[in-house]
Amino acid sequence: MNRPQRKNNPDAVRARLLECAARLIVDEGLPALTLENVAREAGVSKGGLLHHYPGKNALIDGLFEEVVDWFEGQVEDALEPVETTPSRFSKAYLRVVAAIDMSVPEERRLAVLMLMLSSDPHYCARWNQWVEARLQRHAETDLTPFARTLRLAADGLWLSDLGGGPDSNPSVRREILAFLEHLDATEAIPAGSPEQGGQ
Amino acid sequence: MNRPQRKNNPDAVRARLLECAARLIVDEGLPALTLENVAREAGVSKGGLLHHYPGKNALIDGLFEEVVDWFEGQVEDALEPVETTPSRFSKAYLRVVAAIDMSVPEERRLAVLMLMLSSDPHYCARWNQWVEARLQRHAETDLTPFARTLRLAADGLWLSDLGGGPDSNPSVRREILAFLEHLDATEAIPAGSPEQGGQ
DNA sequence: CAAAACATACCGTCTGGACGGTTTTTAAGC
DNA sequence: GCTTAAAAACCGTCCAGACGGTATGTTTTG
Repeated sequence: MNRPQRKNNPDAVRARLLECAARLIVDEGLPALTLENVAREAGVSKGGLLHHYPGKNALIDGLFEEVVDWFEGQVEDALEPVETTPSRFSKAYLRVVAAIDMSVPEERRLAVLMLMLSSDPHYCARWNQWVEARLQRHAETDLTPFARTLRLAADGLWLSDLGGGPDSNPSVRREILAFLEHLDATEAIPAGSPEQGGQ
Repeated sequence: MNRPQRKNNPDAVRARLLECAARLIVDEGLPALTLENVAREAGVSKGGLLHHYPGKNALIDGLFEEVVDWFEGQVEDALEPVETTPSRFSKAYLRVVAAIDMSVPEERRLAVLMLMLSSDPHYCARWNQWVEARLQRHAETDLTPFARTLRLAADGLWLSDLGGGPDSNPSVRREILAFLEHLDATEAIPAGSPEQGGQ
């Protein structure tokens, strides 16, 4: 309602482009991600798409960065206020992943990230870079085996979200999370002994 | 040395075809999986490849089934003899995944499975079917949250194997496994209360 | 009017697959 | 055991369609 008579709205178009690309990947698989499909779904011509993103790679790159940014924000928000909380980062990581509701388009994009990660070594490397940077920032709290296990389990959940595995069932998921939190409250966890990083 | 003078050896050719397809996917990415590439790598013509597998899908299907069969055998072998061992199946699952050495071509195929799982919903469904069948067979021991967590973590490790994430480091991995086994030896785990299956 | 935001038409390449040969292996008939 | 016919294994070529990308308009915006 800001400017109703304005016909062009490039920012909205770019957003729609990314949105549609994500939807295509998740719902119809990677091979369905063609310039023509994305353009059609977004109600633009292929030329129009190519105008905003000068190539397929640029499109995917844009998608990647958008999703990572979003995820980063989510994790940041999920961080507990007490900075010395054990496994602080990994807990937030798990919380965000576990909260994914695939019926919400916004959150569905995380599936895109997972897809890109497992299919393209390039994005995989960039993702690892991101994770390791966070890990370094939270070295005091998140280098313990328990923290790693939390993130590992989160990745497992994440993966199961992609294909609706047996662990994507909400009630099962709740049970797993409850178990993990129960573990957290137990002294069964050995004292955090951050290992010297192996490169 | 069975039949040295035999020029044709279709079974060996089929095996090489699958082998090369797997290598191509893992080393050069999914888009490198073309009929021509596979045929050339296997030392066969495209026509020859099409003779054994009447289409690309047939090739991929063959690869999928072979890998699943291999994984199934590995897990079967890793099963503890005592049938009532808690989390029996999930422990074997984790053991197999954790033992993956990406430098061994045979084991590298698991990466192929992961790739196919995350890229094609169809194979994802078939995989879920496999897992749920096993879960049903081991319902007495593997429906607990701890068992699920084990498999989730295994999936996380599996995924990290693909792109060499921070958890693919051997020493880190050992530490995680040790932690998981430590947990297993603890009474921190609530009694197994198999939830009623949700569909 | 200039630049950005689109659309249309088109091209080159690649890939899956069809098709028709050729050679090898197997099986049958004698 | 030898001949021969058929089936299986395999090759090389060609083609239709899809896809990414370019080139060239046309409209909108400032």
